[in-house]
Amino acid sequence: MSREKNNIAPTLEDVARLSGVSTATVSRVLNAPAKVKEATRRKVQEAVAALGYTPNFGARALASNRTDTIGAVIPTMENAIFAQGLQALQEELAEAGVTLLVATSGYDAAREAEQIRTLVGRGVDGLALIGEARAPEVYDFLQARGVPFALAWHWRKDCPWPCVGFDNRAAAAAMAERALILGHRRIAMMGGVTRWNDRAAARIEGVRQAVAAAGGAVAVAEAEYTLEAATEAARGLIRSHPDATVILCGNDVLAAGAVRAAREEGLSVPRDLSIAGFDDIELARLIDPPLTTVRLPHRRMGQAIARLLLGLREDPDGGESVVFAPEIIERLSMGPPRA
Amino acid sequence: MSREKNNIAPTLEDVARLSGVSTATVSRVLNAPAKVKEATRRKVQEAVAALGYTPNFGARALASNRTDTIGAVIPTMENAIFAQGLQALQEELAEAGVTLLVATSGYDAAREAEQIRTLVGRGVDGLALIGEARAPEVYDFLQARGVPFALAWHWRKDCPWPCVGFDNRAAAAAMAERALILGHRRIAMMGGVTRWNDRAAARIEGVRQAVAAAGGAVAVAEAEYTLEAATEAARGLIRSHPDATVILCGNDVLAAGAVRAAREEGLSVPRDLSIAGFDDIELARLIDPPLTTVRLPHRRMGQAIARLLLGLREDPDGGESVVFAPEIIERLSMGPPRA
DNA sequence: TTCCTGATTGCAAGCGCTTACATTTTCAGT
DNA sequence: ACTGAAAATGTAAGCGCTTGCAATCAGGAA
Repeated sequence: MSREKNNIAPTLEDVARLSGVSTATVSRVLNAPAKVKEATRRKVQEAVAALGYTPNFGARALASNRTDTIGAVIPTMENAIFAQGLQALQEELAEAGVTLLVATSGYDAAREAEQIRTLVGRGVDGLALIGEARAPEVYDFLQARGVPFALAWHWRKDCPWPCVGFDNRAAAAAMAERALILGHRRIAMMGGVTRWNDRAAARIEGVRQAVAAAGGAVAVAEAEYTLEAATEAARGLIRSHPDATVILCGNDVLAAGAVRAAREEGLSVPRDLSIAGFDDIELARLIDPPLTTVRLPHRRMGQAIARLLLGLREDPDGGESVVFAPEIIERLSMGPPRA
Repeated sequence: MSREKNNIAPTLEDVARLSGVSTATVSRVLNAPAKVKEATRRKVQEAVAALGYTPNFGARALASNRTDTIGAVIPTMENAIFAQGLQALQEELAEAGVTLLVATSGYDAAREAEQIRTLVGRGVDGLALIGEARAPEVYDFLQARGVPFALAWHWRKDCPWPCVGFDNRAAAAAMAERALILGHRRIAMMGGVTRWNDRAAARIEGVRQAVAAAGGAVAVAEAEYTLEAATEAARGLIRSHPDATVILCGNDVLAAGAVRAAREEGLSVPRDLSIAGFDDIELARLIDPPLTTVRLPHRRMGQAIARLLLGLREDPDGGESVVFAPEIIERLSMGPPRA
């Protein structure tokens, strides 16, 4: 089976010749059909079909300075929430004839910056970025290049950039308040690694503030978003703070690790130790005990990002941030502290 | 159209002017540094850095007829195994300076064909497709366009296309044999929806054959890959086949649904009913009981796909398929049938 | 019928980069 | 110091498409 490149791909000119019009006209029927007389249009369309013509992407991009492509740089697709959001983003873009260029940073700032450069070099019409924490040069670069972008999974008052997300701090604070209401006073928090991850940092900060407002303090640990790291970090937290009655976690995977660690330490959840997650991924309701957690409409956020970015394409200044409200889902992993 | 960019990106010519060489030389230091004298190269690189130059993608694609872009059309990123594989694929590609264009089909053949056309129109240098089942016209189209592609998550003897994956049929058969060895005779199978999904079909077929070889027959149900659908389908299966002692599932989410349904029907897993999954996603070891399942190296498959596709770029005929061996992970959800 | 106007269509100049081919340097060998 | 071949660099012709502007056409008004 020989698979040599078929170099005779038809060009605009071939279509023009076959239909007896100029290339300009063919281009018009392709991009602005209304500007072409009905009869001509039909003729051209027939030629296009007959030749199986598809516009050359590079040429189109070069000439029109447009790619109908939008880029997204996320930490990793292995985190279910990003996978879900990205999926929705992609679907919504496809609807508009735009395709998605994906890159991942692995929660690494330098790699993220590099990927952003790559995508911008690819001529994306817009860029979806996660969170706000990144070097100022990156923002300078984006502005200098005039590439529209929006921050996702993040929102804060007075953020200078268009955001589509939610207030991580407030959401975490809400969960902490819930714990306080249940009677917890010795509260621990296991968050994600905060370096270059403002969402993780905001969640920890939210818990801290809420607890501080009630006159308490919280023991904090950070862990990477893997089950193993979470289990270990939770074990450390449990041992160093045996009096804690609840561990609030930065996401559901961390919470799953915490549950596991609690088990291993001979604690019953939530009787001896309450645990709360964040994100409400599928896992949350499937483990035992099912996790009390914070739910966010990840799919809807993905769609909103798509619409925002699509809009920014027409009007680079019209980016309206959109905020989503978190919802606390109460399941069985968090209860009142032991009497 | 008044769509002017705020700031013009620097061009090759700007770099050439600043470094006092011709555009050809600049192009060379970018694409074939070895052909340029050390001193000149350094000068040019400095200019590149000073200007923050990034090559214009469209122009490069047009002139060189290459895009350094590879496309992937997967059913959905919400399935953890695809997310994982895609992540690995993307990382490996990024390593080679290639970026990933992503599209999803939602397990729909027509949408898949459409997405394939779109990506090919985008000028991808290669395409990763999932499974083999698709209309012949799609393959014709791909060949006519001379776009290299590879089939992922799939492998069978004598497959006419390069594959990177595993033998779904054999893997499922292995699990069925394991069940037979444990003493199960009344075996049920809950697979994914088989229409246009040859992996799901192969898994069912594998179980069927293995059981048939042992002189038995298997009750089969299909369900979409969601917890709800799985729970419901499993419930139906349990009720219509109350004598079944094991349900082999087409993936772990289905298995999680089966476990849930068993619970609701008052059955203990695995005492009254054994359940096995497939894929070994994180979920598998976190639910109760942890799932006996089939593990595959999804990340390694993603990398292998990347390398295959990258290689196909140089030598369109050199695509060597690569097969991976499934591994049965025995956990607690499957045991001997009740005596 | 002739003229005028808006609707159509054609012309041709790029868009920024790669690359075959031409020209200039460099430098080992004599 | 001179010669010739290899190495380095420059020249310029596109790649296929979009689009501002000019040219042409259709059809009603005069």
